[in-house]
Amino acid sequence: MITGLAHAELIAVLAAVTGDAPRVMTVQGGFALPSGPFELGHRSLQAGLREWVGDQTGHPIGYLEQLYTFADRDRTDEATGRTISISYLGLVREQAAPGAGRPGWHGWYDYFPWEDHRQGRPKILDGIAARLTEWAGAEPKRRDLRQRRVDFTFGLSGAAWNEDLVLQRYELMYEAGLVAEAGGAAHPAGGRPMFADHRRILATGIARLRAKIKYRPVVFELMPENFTLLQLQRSVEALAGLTLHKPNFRRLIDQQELIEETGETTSGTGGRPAKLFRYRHAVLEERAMSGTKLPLSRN
Amino acid sequence: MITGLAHAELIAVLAAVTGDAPRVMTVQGGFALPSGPFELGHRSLQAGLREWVGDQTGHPIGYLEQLYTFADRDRTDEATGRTISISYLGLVREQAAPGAGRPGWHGWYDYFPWEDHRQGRPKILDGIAARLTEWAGAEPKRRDLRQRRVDFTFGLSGAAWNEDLVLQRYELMYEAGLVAEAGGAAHPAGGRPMFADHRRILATGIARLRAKIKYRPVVFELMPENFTLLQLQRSVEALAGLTLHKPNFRRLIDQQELIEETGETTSGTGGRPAKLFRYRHAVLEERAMSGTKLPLSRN
DNA sequence: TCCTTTTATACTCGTTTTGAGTATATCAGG
DNA sequence: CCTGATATACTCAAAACGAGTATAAAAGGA
Repeated sequence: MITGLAHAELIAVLAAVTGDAPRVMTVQGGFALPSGPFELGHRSLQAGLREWVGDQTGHPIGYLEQLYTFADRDRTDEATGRTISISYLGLVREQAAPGAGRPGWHGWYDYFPWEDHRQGRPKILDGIAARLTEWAGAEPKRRDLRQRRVDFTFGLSGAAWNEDLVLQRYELMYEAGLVAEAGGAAHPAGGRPMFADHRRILATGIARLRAKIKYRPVVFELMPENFTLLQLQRSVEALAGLTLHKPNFRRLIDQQELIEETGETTSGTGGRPAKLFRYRHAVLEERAMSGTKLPLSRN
Repeated sequence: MITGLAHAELIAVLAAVTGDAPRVMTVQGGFALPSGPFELGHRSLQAGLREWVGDQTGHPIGYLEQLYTFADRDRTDEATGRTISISYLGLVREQAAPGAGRPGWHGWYDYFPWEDHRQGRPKILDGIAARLTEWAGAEPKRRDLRQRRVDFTFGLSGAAWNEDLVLQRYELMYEAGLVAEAGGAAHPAGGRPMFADHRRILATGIARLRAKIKYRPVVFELMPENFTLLQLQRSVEALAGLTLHKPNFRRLIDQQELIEETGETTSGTGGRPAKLFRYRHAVLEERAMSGTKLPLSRN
């Protein structure tokens, strides 16, 4: 008896930042994430993905990490059998875009307009909150539990907005029938839909990246070789969907000693010329920088 | 042409804590992690795993999270084709052990003796450090880079020991030929070996768990219903392989308001009776507790 | 030329959070 | 009624963090 036979498919969330717009690579005019079968010739999953993304888009991927593997029953196809989808998050420096395949880059926030809080709380959230509260109340028995979940996830009733909960928010909206992808969603509440569960995978990628920039120096994978501190801050803000306190951001950056001055300045942006910096790759290849959060005892 | 056809296999790292010993469930007398094919009948990967672990061991799994998916070429079998292995981390409350299948629980530190720093730095590390330095020097060109990596990963030359780098340490030892699983490892430096890459998967699980206990209340999945603060501390210490500062540990715990007194006390351990506590599940189902580490600006 | 706007960069200050240590309470058992 | 063992409660200084202010250096128009 042969059990466990299945098709393997790779799906990529490739992220980049242009100015202050975070972007994701798409195919089919923004309707799907790039994906393809896992070929037998590939050395490993990671290598397989690197290869075909390189071929298809001409973009070399700097950082690549596995996101999640799905094999839900609704991914089963009559003809080809069960499909296992392995998703990856890749970070790309955008300037390296050759004219070739002209992959379609789209702004994150086209798909998740409620996630961008840089201009303050998006108005779209009012409608969403109302619909979710309605949904919570629809089942009297679970009402309180649901409402607490809504409040926490969307930062309502005094709770603070938590930018990391991208996936939880999307899933909650899915459950409540507020996204077009959900079968019975009568009145989708906003955000451009995608093929199958691709928007869910994108949400997973964004959530992972938002969490990661806080304890790992991954932003630099998205920056050009030389950059100003403000550019760096704008990139982080773009990813997090939040505005940061400038003096404190700079203090944070230089106490980590991750960057160094190039010695040059740029007069590009109108005001006083800004110093250019570069990331100190070589020196701290491994450096986790994450400290412990446990109350250690010396010993 | 059919591409991407493969076998799917599930591998589980099931962790538990007995007193102050962290343990993992094994088969074949401690030589392998439990694993099995992903059957077509399963609703999803998660459900599939839950089902057969429940059947095979009688242990209900509290918390379950995906670890990593592998499909390296060396996992290919002539007869059955390529194998994709999807690994999971599961947390189990140990007391729920029925006599049935009698699964084999083994201490983590049998496999990774260098990871337990509760009694101070293990002596075995001296030998390992010497062998790694030797390995670093073996290639003059890359020597400095390698030595820096060794120092950082193992906390040498003034660097602090970082308990999260379990996987990095194992991989470094693998590269240097210090573990029995590596093909040409002439003189393994310690730690019980496992089948194929199972010890590597275990290292991945331990690393994930050590990182997670710092920002998510997962320890409670390993604790009995009622417990004392010292028991809780001992469990965290067992997982982290470190000793903690008692007063500060308690302060940390109660400022998070994750537990509440049961009202009872235990006089089990010889000294003054300790209050019993329980985890406040219901109340804070979702609560991420992770704050932001970005320097926000109010807005 | 000089004033305004814009951006860069440098400090200050009070609050909170950490790391580390000390003191007191309450039991079991000889 | 001591002694040993554990539980629990405070204290205190250093570091990190959130928020705000001040000064420097350019561009551009009145």
